[in-house]
Amino acid sequence: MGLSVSWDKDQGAYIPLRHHYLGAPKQISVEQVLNALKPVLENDKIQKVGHNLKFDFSILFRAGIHMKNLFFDTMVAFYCLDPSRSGHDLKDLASEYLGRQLTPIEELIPQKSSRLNRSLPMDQVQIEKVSLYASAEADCTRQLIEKLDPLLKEKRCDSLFYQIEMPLIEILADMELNGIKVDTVFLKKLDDRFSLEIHALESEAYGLAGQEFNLNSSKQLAFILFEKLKLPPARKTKTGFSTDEEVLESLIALHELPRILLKHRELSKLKSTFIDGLLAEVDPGTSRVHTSFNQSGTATGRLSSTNPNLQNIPIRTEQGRMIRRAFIPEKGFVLLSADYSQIDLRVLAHLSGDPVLTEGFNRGADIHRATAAEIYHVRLDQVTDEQRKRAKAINFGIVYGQQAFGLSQSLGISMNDAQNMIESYFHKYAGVREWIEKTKQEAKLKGFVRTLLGRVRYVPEINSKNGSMRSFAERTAINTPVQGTSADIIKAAMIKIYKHLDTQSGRPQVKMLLQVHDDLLLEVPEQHLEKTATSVREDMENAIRLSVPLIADLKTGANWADMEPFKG
DNA sequence: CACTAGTGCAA
DNA sequence: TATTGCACTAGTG
Repeated sequence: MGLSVSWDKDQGAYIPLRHHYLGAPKQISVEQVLNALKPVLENDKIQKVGHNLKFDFSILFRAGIHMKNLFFDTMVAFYCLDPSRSGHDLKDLASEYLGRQLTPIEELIPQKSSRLNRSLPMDQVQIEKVSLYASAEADCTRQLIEKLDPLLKEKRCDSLFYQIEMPLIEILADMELNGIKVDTVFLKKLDDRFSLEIHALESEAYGLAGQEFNLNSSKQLAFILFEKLKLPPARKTKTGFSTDEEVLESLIALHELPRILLKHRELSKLKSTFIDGLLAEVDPGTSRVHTSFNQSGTATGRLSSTNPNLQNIPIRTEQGRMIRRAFIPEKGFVLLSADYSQIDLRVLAHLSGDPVLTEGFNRGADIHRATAAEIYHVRLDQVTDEQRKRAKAINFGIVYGQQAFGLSQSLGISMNDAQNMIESYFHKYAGVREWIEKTKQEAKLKGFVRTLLGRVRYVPEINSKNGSMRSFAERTAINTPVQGTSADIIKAAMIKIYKHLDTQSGRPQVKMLLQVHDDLLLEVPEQHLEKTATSVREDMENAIRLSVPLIADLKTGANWADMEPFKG
């Protein structure tokens, strides 16, 4: 993601900002490029020399602009045409369309692409190469415009592309540039604490095993557990016996070692991935981490996040929450999180039109409790915690196409009980079952499914003779419209929110930091909290009109773990 | 160094 | 035999 500056030395400069490429394909003057760049560059290190623009590319990097992803916007266009193709495929596709090979920017610059934003300054040779690349990119993009626009219209993906994905590019670029502040001192202390405990657990494990071994090796661990200690193996993987969490849990009653291993697994995961991994990505100058959002990386329309992935920061266990606690606002700011309440189920209610589910949301019910009441035939106030828990598991499972076996596993109940629960569910929510059947049929007929805003996902395997492939395709055919529509909705919300942020000298004072699928994280000046929260809520709840209300839960706090509901 | 497998974190 | 992701470590060639 990012902004890119492009020009052509013969025809003059055109297309200064990526998100203008396809939206407004036209040539513009060098002066217009200069003007467009001013708010970004804040200085005059860019000159017009003859018909060329001349500037030191390192100032772009100093301004925090990442040069990545060739043909970014055309990739997004290809993505709208078929999101199941990976980014690499999209590059090849672009080459096909233009009938020649494209050179990835990574080959022009000797640093690793993921470290591009730290490679400053570039030398003169590199600048020349990047300049050449930028010209070529702009030219190829212009040629692709004519080919892609009619395809988008033909598939009725043009409004998704022009109204949602293109406006989103600038927002994601902004979020990447903002980054999020990390309390590195806190994180390092945590690192020391975890290291000590991990070491102690290792010693303990060696004692119980009667020898030293690599606790991180599932192969060595399987040998210790199932051959040396003769514990009963529960499951096999392709290469040997499984030692995953579920298996270890089942062995706790038989031996002391598994409990130690589980504790060790949790801590070493937290240390290696989330503490060490995160610290390695922090900008030492600002203490902020800048993730990359991939806008064309998922089959459903969701975003993904890399280097580091900030969409999977722990929250469930207390020690995991310690990691989240390290994410803090800048001095004078607070964090504001705004997450959609049960958006997938609301989307399911809307798509299926099921009257019971719809009614539940319309009267503002606790939907898991309501589901429990429906399937257990009890009054709302008679629902037990256990019943609510199971209803919640069903509600989630339905969206993924879960069947009796899976439900029985996740709840630890018999296949029979699970089957009965599912039957009761579909009995009460008959509209959901009908929608599932209708959606599968349509997918078999057309070979694809769509989200509410028209995003397409092809599911060719749905007519496969291979039963497990077909079942998998059926589950994606059900899951994609739900997950994908939720993604459409939050993208629409981000665009509304961003548009309403007050700006000062071109940049919003309120900073959008992260999107985690149904959750937005913003950094807000303390004195603007009230009005920002109000407008964020407004924009999220009115992002798209469904047959059920959309509800956003707002929370604020001085770190990402300890947040209090926003009153108002 | 590139790749796979196993594992586990999130929505 | 529940979807969508990314990344870590071990192990292989």
